[in-house]
Amino acid sequence: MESAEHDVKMRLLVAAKKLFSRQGFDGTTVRQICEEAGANVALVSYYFGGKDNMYRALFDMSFPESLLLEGEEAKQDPVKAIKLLIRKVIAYQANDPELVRLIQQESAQLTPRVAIVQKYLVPVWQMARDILEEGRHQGVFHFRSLDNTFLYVWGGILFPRDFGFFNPVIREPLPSTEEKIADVTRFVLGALGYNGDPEPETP
Amino acid sequence: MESAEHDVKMRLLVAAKKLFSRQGFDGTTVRQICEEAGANVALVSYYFGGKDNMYRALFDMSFPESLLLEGEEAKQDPVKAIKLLIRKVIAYQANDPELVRLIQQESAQLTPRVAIVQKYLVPVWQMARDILEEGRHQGVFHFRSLDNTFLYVWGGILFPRDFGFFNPVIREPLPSTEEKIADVTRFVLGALGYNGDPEPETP
DNA sequence: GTCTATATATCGATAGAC
DNA sequence: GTCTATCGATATATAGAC
Repeated sequence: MESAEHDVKMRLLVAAKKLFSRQGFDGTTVRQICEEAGANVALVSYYFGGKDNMYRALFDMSFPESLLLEGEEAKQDPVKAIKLLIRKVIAYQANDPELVRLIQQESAQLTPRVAIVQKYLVPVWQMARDILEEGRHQGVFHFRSLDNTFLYVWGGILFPRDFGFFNPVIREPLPSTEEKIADVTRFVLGALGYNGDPEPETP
Repeated sequence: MESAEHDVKMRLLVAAKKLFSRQGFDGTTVRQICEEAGANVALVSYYFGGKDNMYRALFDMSFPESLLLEGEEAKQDPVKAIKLLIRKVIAYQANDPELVRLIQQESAQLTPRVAIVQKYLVPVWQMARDILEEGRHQGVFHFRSLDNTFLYVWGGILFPRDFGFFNPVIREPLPSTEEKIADVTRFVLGALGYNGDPEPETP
């Protein structure tokens, strides 16, 4: 049955994403993944050809490539474009926080998996840089270094928020996605020296 | 000889920090650490009582606790205080990027080591929050949520810059520490809606 | 397609010689 | 204090039965 195969494959990927995001790739065993998925230990090799290939399959399944890169034509209006990018990234983060953790884990290491993550992220990074550069060209954004500004803006959008690490000092109830979008939009536009309306792009 | 013991112990810690920061804790073996340190495999257990305890000893050795928490009295001038904190964190980052990577790795996972990292970071986080709150109270910083603002500011200060992950899109030569301090200071003060002089705190 | 059983390697840790 | 040798546990991966 094809749907049964699909089920097990998908269950394995979902289990792997969950465990990798919590324990890291090296901190997670194939046995744990199979147990979490309710599948036999041999099926990771059978379906994916090993633990490493499973990680690649996980990104192929999860990464919201088309969502992030669509509407690139809006780049002519850099303020609108950066607001839209912030909205899309923050909203996706709320729906799939595990993938964001995987990205952050690899961003702090030099593993053989970095290239897999970069393959998906480079086009998005490039789009963000283009928006910033166009904004500077139009005189609405003000900054010295494009590299440094890109790193700061991207870090601000992506930095962990609900991951438990900061729980000891966090006091307020978790903000809604719309509140997060509004706050980050104001932060980023403020950091970019934008003098206009810092209201977030409407959904 | 006490200096000899100190040498080996220190060499092991330096090797562990190097390898953990590149490969992660779980991705690094005791054997690799000892080889890197030019020491025998048995000495990790002998000196530290195992790999886990070694991680704790590493933070005890490395974390710049007093550097970050000194001069807390300057909190009365929140602009000056946040500028000083930015300077200290960025400068320390430039001197010891490996420790920052360790922190980022754990911030993206839920490992038994998180508590060790938090023990050292919570006082610094609390200081940063106090500065932001005092700034809002004095009317020089403008933001809605203290939690969200703290996370954004801290993320902006700490986000990786020279870690290789972003190399595919980075074009400019690496900025000097003073340039990084100046840029991040402007970003953060801009994000906080500060209307005064965004010049960084002088060294 | 899914299972058990196992091959093979490597892990962290330590006993005991020196 | 440092070494070799090795223990026991556990890792990934796969051969072969069903």
